[in-house]
Amino acid sequence: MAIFLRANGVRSRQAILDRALDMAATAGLHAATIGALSAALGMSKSGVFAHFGSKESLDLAAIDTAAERFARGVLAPAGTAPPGIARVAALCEGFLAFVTPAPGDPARLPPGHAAFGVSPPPLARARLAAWRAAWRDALSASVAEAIARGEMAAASDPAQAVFELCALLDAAAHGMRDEPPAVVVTRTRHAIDRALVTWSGA
Amino acid sequence: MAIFLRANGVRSRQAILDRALDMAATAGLHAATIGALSAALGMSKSGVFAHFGSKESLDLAAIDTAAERFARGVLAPAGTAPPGIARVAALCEGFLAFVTPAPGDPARLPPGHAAFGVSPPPLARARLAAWRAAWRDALSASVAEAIARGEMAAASDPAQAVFELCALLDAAAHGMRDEPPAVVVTRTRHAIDRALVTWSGA
DNA sequence: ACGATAAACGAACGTTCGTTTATTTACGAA
DNA sequence: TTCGTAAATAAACGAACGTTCGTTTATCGT
Repeated sequence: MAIFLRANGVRSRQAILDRALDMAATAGLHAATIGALSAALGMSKSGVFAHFGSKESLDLAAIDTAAERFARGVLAPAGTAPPGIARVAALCEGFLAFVTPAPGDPARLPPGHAAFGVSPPPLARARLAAWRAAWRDALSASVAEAIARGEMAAASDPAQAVFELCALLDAAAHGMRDEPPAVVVTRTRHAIDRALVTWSGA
Repeated sequence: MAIFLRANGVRSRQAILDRALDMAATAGLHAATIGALSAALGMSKSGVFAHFGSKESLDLAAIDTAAERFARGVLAPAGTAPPGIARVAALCEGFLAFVTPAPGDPARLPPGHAAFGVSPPPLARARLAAWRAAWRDALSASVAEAIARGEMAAASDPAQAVFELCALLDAAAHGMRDEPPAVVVTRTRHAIDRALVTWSGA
């Protein structure tokens, strides 16, 4: 006895998650209210609610959707770059492209950003922390590879490099709101380039 | 006919703002609810409310209080440091000390941090943005001084330096929640030192 | 001592939150 | 075509939000 899903249903669910991510990216996950979502989509509160069964479940689904998009849009493409410094740069460039909004669109935040989930329910908090850890691990692994290949100084501390890269990238994601994305991207690229050069030289 | 204020009143008001800043530092300004504040202080909602007249007014007062503490604890001391690179370093060290929580206490956020005010009402948003601009201006002025004194490369872009410093400091403020403050402070100092050395040398 | 008033209270207002229940619509399998 | 059920609905729930109101308490200047 299989479970039957109608095309209409999965389409609605995706539409809800799309909107939820839009709202979360600009005003935080807690702003993706069931009432606000239903109003934005022209459907009833209970109709939205029925797809997830609880607000926390909706939050988790939204986080997972964002994580999946990030994986498809950033992690997977960077995986095709040659290992080492090139892959570190690819990860950073992918992150920047991910958080750069299309002209006229609101800025997009990665899951795990400070403003994405603000004091979320416990399960959502855990999942966001897990995402952050995975993202840092991806960066850290690439940095370690670069060190192993001699492209970065052997004395470099991957955790230190990841801290600095994440700081710059998160600042870029948040800075897209006040300043033109092009300016933010340029500044971030400049900072990362300087860091990579320093690490490879010393 | 003067306006009479009783000692009890100003003490209560300060206690409310203290609590509000505690809550805002851990869960954002919107979590400093009038109901939560009244419960935490053992007084009635209307008692809390009467001190400010509106939630937005309370938010503004909390922001101003945080800004004032930051000015007293960071900006003023740094003003006594010799102008130039030393003052830039003093501002960064002051910021780090400001956001480093006392052992056992929750981490403290500067006003203007991404997680401090999340989608605040318009007036609060404006005041937070103004604070951020003033903080960057303070940093920028010190960087410009350092350049003028030849302690930083003449080709340096103050805006670029401020962007990188703010990125590191904001990451530090946010990182205090998950990692031991000592580790975060060490990493941040290391990153800032490297940046300052690079800027002074090239 | 007394009246003025700052400070706090208690109760209710309307709104929105997440959630539950019962009911209707409409698609997919038979 | 018919039937089961996914999908969406309307209506209502308790709780919490910010806010208003009238009242009480306790302090201060006169």
